[in-house]
Amino acid sequence: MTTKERIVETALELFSQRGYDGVSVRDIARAVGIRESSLYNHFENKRAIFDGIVDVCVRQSEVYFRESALPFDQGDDTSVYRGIGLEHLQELIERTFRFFFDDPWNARFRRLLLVSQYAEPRCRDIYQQLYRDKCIAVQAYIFSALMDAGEIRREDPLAVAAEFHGPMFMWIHTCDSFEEARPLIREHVEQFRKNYEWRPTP
Amino acid sequence: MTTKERIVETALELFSQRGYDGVSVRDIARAVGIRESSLYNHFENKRAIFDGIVDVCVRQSEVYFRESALPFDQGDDTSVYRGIGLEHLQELIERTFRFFFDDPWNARFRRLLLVSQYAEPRCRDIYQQLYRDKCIAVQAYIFSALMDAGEIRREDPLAVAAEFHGPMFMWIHTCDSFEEARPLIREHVEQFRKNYEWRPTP
DNA sequence: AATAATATAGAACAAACGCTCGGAAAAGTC
DNA sequence: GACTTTTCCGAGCGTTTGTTCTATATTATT
Repeated sequence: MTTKERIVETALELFSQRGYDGVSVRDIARAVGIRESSLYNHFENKRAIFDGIVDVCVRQSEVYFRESALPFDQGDDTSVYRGIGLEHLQELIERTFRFFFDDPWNARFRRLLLVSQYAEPRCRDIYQQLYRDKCIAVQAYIFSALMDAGEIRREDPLAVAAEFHGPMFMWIHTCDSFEEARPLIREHVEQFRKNYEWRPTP
Repeated sequence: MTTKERIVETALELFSQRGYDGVSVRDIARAVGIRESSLYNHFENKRAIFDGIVDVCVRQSEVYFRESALPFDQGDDTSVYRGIGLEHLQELIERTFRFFFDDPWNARFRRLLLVSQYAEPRCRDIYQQLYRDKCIAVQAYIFSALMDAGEIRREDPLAVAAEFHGPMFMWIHTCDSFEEARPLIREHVEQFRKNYEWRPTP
């Protein structure tokens, strides 16, 4: 790993805990194991380190959404999820949730955006897109497929996705560990299943 | 309004935007309209200002929960909400939501806790209690009453409350104005009503 | 092996930081 | 009106901040 990469990784860890102003250039240098003057060989100034972190993480999240989540922006073809059933939802959600919660880069980046969002408009934008809009869009896509498959009752997919993602959002933001969140997520998926699974009209 | 109160109010505004380390004592003094040395007649040091804000706001929120919300910790008597029906939920929720969103003290305090939660364990605790646990407890109380009244189907009230509060939590944290959030809240309450309102077994 | 390019360290800078102090002004008490 | 208490201000304290500079190491290229 190059020094520049180590700086980014270390600074992300620090910024995500104490915020931009709570971390000094000397703090970062000490944590990396070099002197602060050496930092300036890799970044123009402190601000550039912060911006560099955001750039890297945004790029990573784009890769995630393109590869691991869905091609939900490639038209309305829901065939990717044709074989999906409600019984797969629990596992699918737990995997996604684990990524957002436990992946070291993503968990730190989420905290970074969270604590920076009111000081930095760009962070607010990314935060809203990444942890609300994109998540809801992906889930709306899945629910659309589930509706087509007759697994859940037909409703506005975006509204259903918002109902689903709301509690997820809350547990992601207020639980201290994945273990604490897991049973709550399970209960949520269970409630959701009861509420939306298709039943023949009486 | 005393100078001390003006300091607290001003510092809350600043801290909630830029965080503890992002605001200097001189910033606060300038915004209040006095010199920084005069600040030290009212507070021992910068940390005491921050702690003073938290104390004041915690006290205010306790008053709110005791007076405006519910005596939900006074036993299991749900008679306060005996007359409530599902048709009142929309209005009740919108009023509560508006308080959390628009009340200048509460909105700023929420941001303050949010941006400070990873640097200050106390803020993390208060944040979890205030915007998750207490809200869910209050709502569980209301839903308990609605179940007793046969308005919604019987389920674990805490689980139902979590389902209800999740989307609220999300919109509170990611919407930029009450006007932006209002239609989303309405849709949420509508979905919730469809999902939980009592129907005679076929 | 010589040369060029890059990374590092140490010293130093001005500016901003939290904070203290002594004296002037204001407010409250008798 | 004299006295005490509180509040304010300006100057200044030592420290930390972000950043620059120069000399020395390390690495890459020829």
